[in-house]
Amino acid sequence: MKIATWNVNSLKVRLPHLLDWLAATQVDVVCLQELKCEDKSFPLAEIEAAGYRAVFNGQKTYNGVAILSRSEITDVVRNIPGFDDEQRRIIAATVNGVRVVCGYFPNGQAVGSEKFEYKLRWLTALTDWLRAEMAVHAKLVLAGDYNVAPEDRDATPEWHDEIHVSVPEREAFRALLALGMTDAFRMFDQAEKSYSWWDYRMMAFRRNVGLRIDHLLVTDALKGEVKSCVIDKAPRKLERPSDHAPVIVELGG
DNA sequence: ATGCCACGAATATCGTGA
Repeated sequence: MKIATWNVNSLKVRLPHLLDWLAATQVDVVCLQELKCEDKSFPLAEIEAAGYRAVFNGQKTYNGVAILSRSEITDVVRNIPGFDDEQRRIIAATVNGVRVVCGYFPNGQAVGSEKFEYKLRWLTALTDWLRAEMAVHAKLVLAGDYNVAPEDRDATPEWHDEIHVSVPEREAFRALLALGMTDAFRMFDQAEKSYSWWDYRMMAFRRNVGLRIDHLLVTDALKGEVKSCVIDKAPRKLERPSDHAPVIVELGG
Protein backbone atom coordinates (compact mmCIF):
# COMPACT_ATOMS: atom_id res chain seq x y z
CA MET A 1 0.00 0.00 0.00
CA LYS A 2 1.32 3.42 -0.98
CA ILE A 3 0.34 6.43 1.14
CA ALA A 4 1.21 9.94 0.00
CA THR A 5 0.99 13.47 1.34
CA TRP A 6 0.75 16.55 -0.85
CA ASN A 7 0.09 20.19 -0.12
CA VAL A 8 -1.61 21.18 -3.38
CA ASN A 9 -2.04 24.91 -2.61
CA SER A 10 -5.57 25.15 -4.04
CA LEU A 11 -7.31 21.96 -5.08
CA LYS A 12 -9.27 23.82 -7.74
CA VAL A 13 -6.13 25.06 -9.50
CA ARG A 14 -4.18 21.83 -9.02
CA LEU A 15 -6.93 19.32 -9.88
CA PRO A 16 -5.52 18.51 -13.34
CA HIS A 17 -2.08 17.92 -11.78
CA LEU A 18 -3.59 15.74 -9.09
CA LEU A 19 -5.61 13.59 -11.50
CA ASP A 20 -2.60 13.09 -13.78
CA TRP A 21 -0.43 12.24 -10.80
CA LEU A 22 -2.92 9.72 -9.39
CA ALA A 23 -3.07 7.99 -12.76
CA ALA A 24 0.72 7.93 -13.02
CA THR A 25 1.58 6.83 -9.47
CA GLN A 26 -1.42 4.65 -8.58
CA VAL A 27 -1.01 5.50 -4.91
CA ASP A 28 -3.62 3.92 -2.66
CA VAL A 29 -4.10 6.81 -0.25
CA VAL A 30 -3.35 10.53 -0.62
CA CYS A 31 -3.51 13.11 2.13
CA LEU A 32 -4.06 16.59 0.69
CA GLN A 33 -3.54 19.94 2.36
CA GLU A 34 -4.38 23.54 1.55
CA LEU A 35 -7.49 22.71 -0.44
CA LYS A 36 -8.64 26.34 -0.15
CA CYS A 37 -12.17 25.32 -0.98
CA GLU A 38 -15.41 24.78 0.87
CA ASP A 39 -16.84 21.27 1.13
CA LYS A 40 -19.66 22.17 -1.27
CA SER A 41 -17.04 22.98 -3.94
CA PHE A 42 -14.97 19.81 -3.43
CA PRO A 43 -14.45 18.14 -6.86
CA LEU A 44 -15.80 14.80 -5.69
CA ALA A 45 -17.12 13.64 -9.09
CA GLU A 46 -13.74 14.07 -10.80
CA ILE A 47 -11.93 12.28 -7.99
CA GLU A 48 -14.42 9.41 -7.93
CA ALA A 49 -14.13 9.10 -11.70
CA ALA A 50 -10.39 8.60 -11.15
CA GLY A 51 -11.17 5.64 -8.87
CA TYR A 52 -10.87 7.26 -5.47
CA ARG A 53 -13.20 7.85 -2.57
CA ALA A 54 -12.69 11.03 -0.59
CA VAL A 55 -13.39 12.56 2.79
CA PHE A 56 -12.62 16.21 3.39
CA ASN A 57 -12.66 19.06 5.85
CA GLY A 58 -12.59 22.34 3.97
CA GLN A 59 -13.20 26.03 4.39
CA LYS A 60 -13.21 29.14 2.25
CA THR A 61 -9.86 30.62 1.09
CA TYR A 62 -7.55 28.98 3.62
CA ASN A 63 -6.48 25.61 4.96
CA GLY A 64 -8.59 22.53 4.19
CA VAL A 65 -7.54 18.87 4.21
CA ALA A 66 -8.70 15.66 2.54
CA ILE A 67 -7.99 11.95 2.43
CA LEU A 68 -8.40 10.15 -0.90
CA SER A 69 -8.40 6.37 -1.01
CA ARG A 70 -8.94 3.58 -3.51
CA SER A 71 -10.55 1.44 -0.79
CA GLU A 72 -13.10 1.98 1.94
CA ILE A 73 -12.68 4.89 4.35
CA THR A 74 -14.15 4.59 7.85
CA ASP A 75 -14.21 6.30 11.26
CA VAL A 76 -13.65 9.84 10.01
CA VAL A 77 -12.63 12.51 12.51
CA ARG A 78 -12.45 16.20 11.59
CA ASN A 79 -10.28 18.59 13.63
CA ILE A 80 -8.52 17.82 16.90
CA PRO A 81 -11.18 16.69 19.39
CA GLY A 82 -11.48 19.13 22.28
CA PHE A 83 -9.32 21.79 20.60
CA ASP A 84 -11.50 24.74 19.69
CA ASP A 85 -10.32 25.89 16.28
CA GLU A 86 -11.99 27.63 13.34
CA GLN A 87 -9.19 26.52 11.02
CA ARG A 88 -9.70 23.27 9.14
CA ARG A 89 -6.37 21.52 9.53
CA ILE A 90 -7.02 17.90 10.47
CA ILE A 91 -8.86 14.93 9.04
CA ALA A 92 -8.32 11.35 10.19
CA ALA A 93 -9.74 8.06 8.94
CA THR A 94 -9.08 4.35 8.83
CA VAL A 95 -8.11 2.63 5.56
CA ASN A 96 -7.15 -1.05 5.28
CA GLY A 97 -6.58 -1.24 9.03
CA VAL A 98 -4.26 1.75 9.08
CA ARG A 99 -5.22 4.94 10.91
CA VAL A 100 -4.37 7.82 8.59
CA VAL A 101 -4.08 11.29 10.12
CA CYS A 102 -3.78 14.13 7.62
CA GLY A 103 -2.61 17.45 8.98
CA TYR A 104 -1.93 20.93 7.70
CA PHE A 105 0.17 22.31 10.54
CA PRO A 106 0.11 26.08 11.13
CA ASN A 107 2.79 28.07 9.34
CA GLY A 108 3.60 30.24 12.34
CA GLN A 109 4.64 33.30 10.31
CA ALA A 110 7.49 34.42 12.60
CA VAL A 111 8.99 33.22 15.85
CA GLY A 112 7.36 35.07 18.75
CA SER A 113 4.30 36.19 16.77
CA GLU A 114 0.73 35.42 17.76
CA LYS A 115 0.56 32.90 14.93
CA PHE A 116 3.69 31.23 16.28
CA GLU A 117 2.07 30.83 19.70
CA TYR A 118 -0.98 29.32 17.98
CA LYS A 119 1.31 26.92 16.13
CA LEU A 120 2.85 25.70 19.39
CA ARG A 121 -0.57 25.38 21.09
CA TRP A 122 -1.84 23.47 18.09
CA LEU A 123 1.17 21.13 18.15
CA THR A 124 0.62 20.41 21.85
CA ALA A 125 -3.05 19.63 21.25
CA LEU A 126 -2.15 17.39 18.31
CA THR A 127 0.41 15.49 20.36
CA ASP A 128 -2.00 14.94 23.25
CA TRP A 129 -4.73 13.72 20.92
CA LEU A 130 -2.37 11.43 19.00
CA ARG A 131 -1.22 9.79 22.23
CA ALA A 132 -4.81 8.67 22.76
CA GLU A 133 -5.34 7.86 19.09
CA MET A 134 -2.25 5.62 19.02
CA ALA A 135 -3.47 3.74 22.10
CA VAL A 136 -6.51 2.69 20.05
CA HIS A 137 -4.85 2.40 16.62
CA ALA A 138 -1.40 0.83 16.84
CA LYS A 139 -0.89 1.19 13.08
CA LEU A 140 -1.00 4.92 12.42
CA VAL A 141 0.50 7.28 9.85
CA LEU A 142 0.75 11.01 10.54
CA ALA A 143 0.96 12.59 7.10
CA GLY A 144 1.02 16.21 6.16
CA ASP A 145 2.59 19.59 5.80
CA TYR A 146 4.23 19.99 9.21
CA ASN A 147 5.75 23.40 8.44
CA VAL A 148 8.75 22.17 10.45
CA ALA A 149 12.15 21.18 9.07
CA PRO A 150 13.23 18.74 11.80
CA GLU A 151 17.02 18.93 11.41
CA ASP A 152 19.63 21.19 9.88
CA ARG A 153 19.99 18.84 6.91
CA ASP A 154 16.29 19.45 6.17
CA ALA A 155 16.81 23.16 5.53
CA THR A 156 18.79 24.85 2.79
CA PRO A 157 21.82 26.75 4.14
CA GLU A 158 20.30 29.86 2.52
CA TRP A 159 17.38 29.72 4.98
CA HIS A 160 17.97 32.44 7.56
CA ASP A 161 14.48 32.89 9.03
CA GLU A 162 13.91 31.08 12.29
CA ILE A 163 10.40 30.00 11.37
CA HIS A 164 10.22 26.28 10.46
CA VAL A 165 13.64 25.57 12.02
CA SER A 166 13.38 27.13 15.49
CA VAL A 167 14.14 25.22 18.69
CA PRO A 168 10.51 25.13 19.97
CA GLU A 169 9.21 23.85 16.64
CA ARG A 170 11.87 21.16 16.47
CA GLU A 171 11.18 20.19 20.07
CA ALA A 172 7.51 19.81 19.15
CA PHE A 173 8.48 17.57 16.23
CA ARG A 174 10.62 15.42 18.53
CA ALA A 175 7.70 15.19 20.96
CA LEU A 176 5.72 13.55 18.16
CA LEU A 177 8.58 11.09 17.56
CA ALA A 178 8.70 10.43 21.32
CA LEU A 179 5.12 9.13 21.17
CA GLY A 180 6.61 6.18 19.32
CA MET A 181 6.81 7.29 15.70
CA THR A 182 9.52 7.29 13.06
CA ASP A 183 10.17 9.64 10.14
CA ALA A 184 9.76 7.19 7.25
CA PHE A 185 11.95 9.31 4.97
CA ARG A 186 14.96 8.95 7.29
CA MET A 187 14.68 5.16 7.42
CA PHE A 188 16.51 5.16 4.07
CA ASP A 189 19.60 6.66 2.50
CA GLN A 190 18.54 9.89 0.82
CA ALA A 191 20.24 12.44 -1.37
CA GLU A 192 21.71 15.44 0.38
CA LYS A 193 19.55 18.54 0.17
CA SER A 194 16.31 16.58 -0.15
CA TYR A 195 13.47 19.07 0.18
CA SER A 196 9.69 18.99 -0.26
CA TRP A 197 8.95 22.72 -0.50
CA TRP A 198 10.56 25.52 -2.48
CA ASP A 199 9.52 29.18 -2.46
CA TYR A 200 7.94 30.28 -5.73
CA ARG A 201 10.30 33.26 -5.79
CA MET A 202 13.90 33.65 -6.76
CA MET A 203 14.01 30.48 -8.85
CA ALA A 204 14.23 28.55 -5.60
CA PHE A 205 13.22 25.23 -7.14
CA ARG A 206 15.75 25.46 -9.96
CA ARG A 207 18.45 26.32 -7.41
CA ASN A 208 17.14 23.68 -4.97
CA VAL A 209 16.79 26.23 -2.20
CA GLY A 210 14.10 24.61 -0.08
CA LEU A 211 12.95 22.91 3.09
CA ARG A 212 11.83 19.41 3.96
CA ILE A 213 8.61 20.16 5.81
CA ASP A 214 6.23 17.49 4.46
CA HIS A 215 6.49 14.29 6.44
CA LEU A 216 5.12 10.81 6.97
CA LEU A 217 5.59 9.54 10.51
CA VAL A 218 4.77 5.88 11.14
CA THR A 219 4.13 4.16 14.46
CA ASP A 220 6.34 1.33 15.69
CA ALA A 221 3.70 -1.24 14.69
CA LEU A 222 3.99 -0.05 11.06
CA LYS A 223 7.72 0.60 10.93
CA GLY A 224 8.57 -2.95 9.92
CA GLU A 225 6.28 -2.67 6.89
CA VAL A 226 7.93 0.41 5.42
CA LYS A 227 9.57 -0.49 2.09
CA SER A 228 10.48 2.95 0.74
CA CYS A 229 9.89 6.64 1.17
CA VAL A 230 10.51 9.16 -1.61
CA ILE A 231 9.84 12.77 -2.54
CA ASP A 232 8.33 12.95 -6.03
CA LYS A 233 9.64 16.16 -7.57
CA ALA A 234 7.97 15.55 -10.95
CA PRO A 235 4.80 17.59 -10.26
CA ARG A 236 6.92 20.53 -9.07
CA LYS A 237 8.47 20.73 -12.55
CA LEU A 238 5.15 21.22 -14.35
CA GLU A 239 3.62 24.52 -15.39
CA ARG A 240 1.73 26.21 -12.55
CA PRO A 241 2.91 23.83 -9.84
CA SER A 242 2.15 23.73 -6.16
CA ASP A 243 5.09 25.01 -4.13
CA HIS A 244 5.20 21.57 -2.44
CA ALA A 245 6.15 18.19 -3.87
CA PRO A 246 4.33 15.01 -2.81
CA VAL A 247 6.01 12.49 -0.51
CA ILE A 248 5.16 8.78 -0.83
CA VAL A 249 5.67 5.93 1.63
CA GLU A 250 5.28 2.33 0.54
CA LEU A 251 4.06 -0.23 3.06
CA GLY A 252 4.23 -3.97 2.47
CA GLY A 253 3.45 -7.16 4.34
C1' DA B 1 15.15 43.68 1.61
C1' DT B 2 12.99 40.99 -2.32
C1' DG B 3 11.30 39.08 -6.94
C1' DC B 4 5.72 33.99 -6.47
C1' DC B 5 1.17 32.40 -6.06
C1' DA B 6 -3.96 31.86 -4.68
C1' DC B 7 -7.88 34.08 -3.04
C1' DG B 8 -11.45 37.48 -2.09
C1' DA B 9 -13.26 41.97 -2.41
C1' DA B 10 -14.21 44.53 -6.12
C1' DT B 11 -14.10 45.37 -10.78
C1' DA B 12 -7.92 47.50 -10.84
C1' DT B 13 -5.37 46.58 -7.89
C1' DC B 14 -4.45 45.37 -3.16
C1' DG B 15 -4.31 43.02 1.49
C1' DT B 16 -3.63 38.55 3.57
C1' DG B 17 -1.42 34.28 4.10
C1' DA B 18 1.98 31.40 3.02
